[in-house]
Amino acid sequence: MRVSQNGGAARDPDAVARFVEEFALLLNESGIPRMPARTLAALMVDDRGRLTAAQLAEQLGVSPAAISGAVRYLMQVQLIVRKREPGDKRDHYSLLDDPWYEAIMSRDKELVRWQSMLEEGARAAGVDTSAGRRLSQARRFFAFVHAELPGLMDRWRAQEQRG
Amino acid sequence: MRVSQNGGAARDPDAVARFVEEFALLLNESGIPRMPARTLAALMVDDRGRLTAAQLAEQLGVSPAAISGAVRYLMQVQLIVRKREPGDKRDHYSLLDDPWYEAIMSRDKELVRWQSMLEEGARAAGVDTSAGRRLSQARRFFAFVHAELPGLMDRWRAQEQRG
DNA sequence: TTCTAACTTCACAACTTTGTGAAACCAGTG
DNA sequence: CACTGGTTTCACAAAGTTGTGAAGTTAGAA
Repeated sequence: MRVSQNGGAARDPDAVARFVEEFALLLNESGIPRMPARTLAALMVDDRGRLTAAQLAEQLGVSPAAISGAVRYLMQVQLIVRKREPGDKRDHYSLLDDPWYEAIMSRDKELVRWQSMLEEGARAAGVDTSAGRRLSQARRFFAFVHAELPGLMDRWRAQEQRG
Repeated sequence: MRVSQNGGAARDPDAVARFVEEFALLLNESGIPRMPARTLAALMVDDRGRLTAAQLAEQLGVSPAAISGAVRYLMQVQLIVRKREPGDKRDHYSLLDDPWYEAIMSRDKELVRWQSMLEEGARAAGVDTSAGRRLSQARRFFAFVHAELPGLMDRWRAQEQRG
């Protein structure tokens, strides 16, 4: 009976289930709705990073309907994909190949919306006002981050290849 | 009557109010609760970046109780500060000097929590498992971003001084 | 000290989100 | 085509969030 000395290769199901719920809370705090967050966390702890809807429902202890809504959201924000093998009746939901890269890029696309809204806000407040200048600076900040992202990801990749 | 040709210094109150609500929705999508998001947006469009609780309540059309809860949250996550002048009965709530810098740093502190949780998750899944390795990589990713932040902020500052 | 402006806390109604079970739909198999 | 496994949609109850009004607390001024 493997109790808690999980220093090796063995998976500790209780600890894993706990991690899923706790990590899902973090994801939820970042704006991902509850069920999608739990679903994403469940995929992350799966060895192949892919599960069927029925497996997700079983592992998370929820109904198939809840999974249906969750995966719809995660596909919409491009954090997972749906696949089906020929001859198989079941959908498989998978993490992307480089999930964090995709998550960052997906969030970056979202920040384009922020930028245009900040531009509108600056105009509304008056471009020569202090508030207008503050909003313009915020816009420039996000544009700056946007420009820095490719380099950042390149450096990340280089580091991972090296280590 | 200034209608909509807001190309100059003049503030368009209707457009500003609209911006506040729309920008607050974006902030809310990022995980900031509704009322704190609206409150932060209201501070951002104020010329001095500071307002009293009563002013916030008036501008957002809500009760003082709602402002009380909102500013408590924003102070807790270190997005605003409370100040009071000697002899004044009123609290003033202010944006920080460099709000986006502070927001990023505040979020970075939060990501330390993510890192330790991912480490636990990797251990729970088994360090030699595919899932364990995926979670470890995620942890390394956040550590990498953490290490890159000072450089990023330096470059941002340099760009703003230059231009 | 009294007065009261300014803000906070509390109980709770209203609204939103969440996830269910049942029904409906889709698609693979024989 | 019929059958049914697998998933989605829908109506809705339950749980959670939000913001209010009233009461309570704090602190500045006289």
